[in-house]
Amino acid sequence: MKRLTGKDVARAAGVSASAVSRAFTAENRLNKATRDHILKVAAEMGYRPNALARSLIKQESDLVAVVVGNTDGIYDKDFFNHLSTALQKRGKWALQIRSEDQENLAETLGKALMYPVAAAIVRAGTVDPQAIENSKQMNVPLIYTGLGPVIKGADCVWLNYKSGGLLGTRHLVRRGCKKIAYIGGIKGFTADTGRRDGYLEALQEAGLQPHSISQTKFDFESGMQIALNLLQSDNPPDAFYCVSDAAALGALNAAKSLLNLRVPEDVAIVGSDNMPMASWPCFDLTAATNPIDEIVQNLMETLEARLANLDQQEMSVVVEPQLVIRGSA
Amino acid sequence: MKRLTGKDVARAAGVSASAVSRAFTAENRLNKATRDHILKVAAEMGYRPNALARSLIKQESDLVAVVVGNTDGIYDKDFFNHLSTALQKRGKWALQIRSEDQENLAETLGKALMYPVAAAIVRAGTVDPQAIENSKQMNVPLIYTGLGPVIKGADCVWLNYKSGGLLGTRHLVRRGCKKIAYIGGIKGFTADTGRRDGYLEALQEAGLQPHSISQTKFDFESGMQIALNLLQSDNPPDAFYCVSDAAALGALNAAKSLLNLRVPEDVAIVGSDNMPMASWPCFDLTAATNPIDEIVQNLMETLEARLANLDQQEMSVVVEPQLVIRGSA
DNA sequence: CTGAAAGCGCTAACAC
DNA sequence: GTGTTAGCGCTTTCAG
Repeated sequence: MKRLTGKDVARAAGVSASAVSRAFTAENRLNKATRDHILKVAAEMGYRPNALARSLIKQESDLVAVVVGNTDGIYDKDFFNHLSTALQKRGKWALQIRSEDQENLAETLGKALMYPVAAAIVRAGTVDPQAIENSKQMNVPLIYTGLGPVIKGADCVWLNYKSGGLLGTRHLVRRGCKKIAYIGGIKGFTADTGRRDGYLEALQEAGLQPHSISQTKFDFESGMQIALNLLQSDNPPDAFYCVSDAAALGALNAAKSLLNLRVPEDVAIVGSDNMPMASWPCFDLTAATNPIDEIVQNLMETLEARLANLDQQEMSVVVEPQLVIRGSA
Repeated sequence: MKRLTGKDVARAAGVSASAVSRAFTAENRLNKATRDHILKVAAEMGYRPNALARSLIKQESDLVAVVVGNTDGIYDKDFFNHLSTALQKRGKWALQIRSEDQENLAETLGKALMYPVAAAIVRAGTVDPQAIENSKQMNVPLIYTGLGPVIKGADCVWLNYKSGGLLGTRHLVRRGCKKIAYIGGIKGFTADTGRRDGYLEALQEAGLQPHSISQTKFDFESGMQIALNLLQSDNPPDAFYCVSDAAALGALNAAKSLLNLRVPEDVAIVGSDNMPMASWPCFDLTAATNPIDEIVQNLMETLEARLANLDQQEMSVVVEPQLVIRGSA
């Protein structure tokens, strides 16, 4: 059994195929009576034009590839939800593309580009030159998010990570913390590099030495484990600046629930992202924001600007984090 | 500037368009040398067949619509991530379709069905007859999840919600709780109705009366607010059975962080879902599972069975929750 | 083993 | 204002 076609509707309505087509495309003028009649018949039969066939002839598409690198993160999940919703509000449909490991991203994107997407929005920790090459060959604009400040061959909307590191660490310094540990993310990821730079610069301003620099997968478990080890060591830190809210919540759990320490008295904790969860009473986490709404809004504007003019130069938008002070530091 | 076509590759490789097509479709036999040559040229040019055009002629599609009702829930976000990943592993691509309010679901789905999807997987709190009608007209199989036991005109994979309510409430009874409050979800949603039925039955078994029955949006904030009100009332409950982990965590926050009560000594709390977060030390939540892996696995099997035989009767798979006992009850 | 030709469902240019 | 025709990029008979 096959899908209903415009021809079927034309036959049922006693008109030509083009009349049916015209009834479903706003611009083409058609006698109101005929249009109404066609739409009525079509509705009865449950007909809708095939978007693929339309896309084929119009040489344009309402699909936008949304490429997801590593989404174990709680923040990422939230982010993609907002992004998909925003796209749909603008008449675009999100085609989800996942790549478990960063390495396969280009390959996976390549496969997905068999579908004629208007653009691809990529959230990843690092830039993949092969992915950019692929998308260029397919003539599909690529928009990175979470990376910056400038990407050769792609647009980007990025968070000023360094500024987040500065804001968070300066706040800890102002509180009087002397032994501030950095709980970082995956090596090489811009989110990690940038925040660490900010952390180091803030320490330098204050004439302090880094207490320690650790690596996580931006997640809760490794944040908790690292904090646990550090707090039980001979020389425990008096504060943590964390590369993500998830890692910060892990550290908070290690301190409060596992070691019965007081936060912020015994150890102060600052996160990065300011997810909704950060404001839960049991956490009450001080954090530098990574504002989803603002980033998604900028992504939509970048997307529209890019689709309006495919040939203009790379665009780059920077979003500035702000420090939200709560009870944890 | 337009997308590269098979014809372009044919010209560059000195062969016909059909040869190029054959090189990219496994079944068709082609001289190995010719195939290799064509694939080499195509790779150099960055050509990939247009999936839309292919879909048009083959009358089949690798797209699966993933319909998202209300996804503010932390659980739902996790669920959709797993679902998209599972689809992609099976060579399908998830086309995300969002509907803010339950009412517009049918309309939104209708629009999305302009794309020729192989099937649509819908996660919603209630069944929408109009959506089922739409998908039937478009000849697209519909698979519901989170709803059951049987849906006329659609397949479903559902959780035995009632069993979760029974398990959780019986556990509270066994602990010796006498004033067990039910923190429920949105009225009319199967997840709420089923769990409440289980809650009521377990109380009846024990000869207890319900302490109170409240309604949330399955979320943290309303769970917290309701628990706060109940615990500060003249007749506070000694236990909460909650319709979701999110609501349970809200209740836990109200009890521990806002009111300084001891959990489980002063008030015991049981959740439903057993999200990863439930095992965080600060929560240590006892909960009936809503196992994402198992549900997604069953969805994939149902999808494959349905695609293999479009005409067979409605299928229904039930997943049984299990009680995971931790410190909160 | 390969090329020419027809056609998937739709829209746009061209007739009338 | 409406129908006829050509063609989007691809796959698949059908010839050769």
